[in-house]
Amino acid sequence: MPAKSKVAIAFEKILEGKISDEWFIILKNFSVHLKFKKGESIFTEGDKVKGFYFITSGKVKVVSSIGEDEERILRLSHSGNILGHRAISAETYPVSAMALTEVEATFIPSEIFMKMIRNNPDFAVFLIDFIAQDLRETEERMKSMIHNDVIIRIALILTMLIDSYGYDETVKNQLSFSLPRTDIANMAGTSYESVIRTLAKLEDMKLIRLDRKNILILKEGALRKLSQERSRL
Amino acid sequence: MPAKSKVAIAFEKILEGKISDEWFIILKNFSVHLKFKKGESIFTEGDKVKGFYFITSGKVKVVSSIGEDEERILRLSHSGNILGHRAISAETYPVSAMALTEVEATFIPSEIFMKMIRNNPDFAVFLIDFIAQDLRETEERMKSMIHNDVIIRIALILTMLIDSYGYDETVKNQLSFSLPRTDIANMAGTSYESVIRTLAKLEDMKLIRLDRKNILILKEGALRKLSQERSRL
DNA sequence: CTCACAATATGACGTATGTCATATTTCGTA
DNA sequence: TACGAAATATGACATACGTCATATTGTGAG
Repeated sequence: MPAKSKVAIAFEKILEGKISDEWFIILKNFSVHLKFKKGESIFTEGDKVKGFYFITSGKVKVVSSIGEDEERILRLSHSGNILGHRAISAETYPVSAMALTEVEATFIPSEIFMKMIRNNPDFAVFLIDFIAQDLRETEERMKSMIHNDVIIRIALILTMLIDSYGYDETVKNQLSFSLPRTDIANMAGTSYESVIRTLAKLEDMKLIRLDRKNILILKEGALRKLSQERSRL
Repeated sequence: MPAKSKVAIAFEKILEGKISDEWFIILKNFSVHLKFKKGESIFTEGDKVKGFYFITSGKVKVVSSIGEDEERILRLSHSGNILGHRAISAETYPVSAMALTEVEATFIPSEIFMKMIRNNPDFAVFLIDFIAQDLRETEERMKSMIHNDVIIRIALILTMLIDSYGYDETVKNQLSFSLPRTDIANMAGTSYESVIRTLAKLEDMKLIRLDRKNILILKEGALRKLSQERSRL
């Protein structure tokens, strides 16, 4: 599901058919529209949970911090996604969310969000679905990360970038957001240098092309196939 | 949370306070109590989703198959857990569940389960919570698997075995269920031989003791500490 | 009790890849 | 346009660990 890129989608769109008319009015009164600048923190691990966010535009990374200025990227989010759902009925956020681009989001306070679940069965099911899919994707990634060589893991991260953020609107084949090499390394569980070398190898294989920081996907099919292969064990 | 071992817990216990009295009666009529023998399949990847299971006794592994008689162990489940929730609103189960010991479970058909969610807000919230925790644990494991050396990963698997299945009732310090070395290897994303060597190393370090197939945990605290360490990157 | 088969264990060896050191290029800001 | 910082790139080297080969021990069926 390629993401919308520039145009913000209304969070009402996300909830269409999932909550009652009455609840749309309640949300109008209790939700807040927020903007975050690139690099800005949306919420931080350990912060008291105040509410939940519907991303309506932009790209977000969800990270878990490990010691001084070190982090593990857990997943990427984008318009249409919910943020903060892992923290449901927790005191504090277990992870942090950071804006990779300018981000727009609709904030809903916890109490309202919980009432919304309780009073809108369709929304409850939607949320269960959303988290369950999240879980399936995480398990899928874990499987690959645990048992495969670096090139396959990086191929998987690239396909995740395609799926999460899609292609650039103007430059053909170019990822709309080329994650920095350090972040790719982080997600693929490998070193920075290995990412450099492996991207170069993928370029040799004509699957991708590197243009400065930008990554062009030349053969998406072959890349996906590679990402599904199994190298070890 | 060490698991109950022999005594089956009533699934009513799990749902206490989460569904209405009326619904307890409905469930009495529509749920089925099932028994599975050790090694038996509870459901298989690709099977049409017929319903959901509450484990009331025994130990279960959830796996994803990859080609002929090869599998990846995704997680371990035990009494009090729900099985099949990843498949919510899916056509087929995305994973398989297998009994590691004799297992008792209460089966609830999909339609009933979905209605139960819609009609019991407390149950919906409970389920969202359950899946969200599942997700947090999976992410936690992924973090460790991706970035740490084998000994740390195996230490983590051992602590997961303590947490999921607890200690033996009769033999002090002995895991109530010592996963075969092949399964440990699978979960830790390493080779069988590395597991053997690493367990031997942990024995040298006096953290565990090996008695045939059985694993005794000598220093749980030190083991947990090791499992939290960070070796690479 | 014994025999066969499965599970556990150990050694030798090659390689993928992590680490360190150092260039080179790119990019934002003045 | 230039300059410094940040990002990207490349080489040399060390090592954790995967693979293969073989030995040893444990276990359940008859």
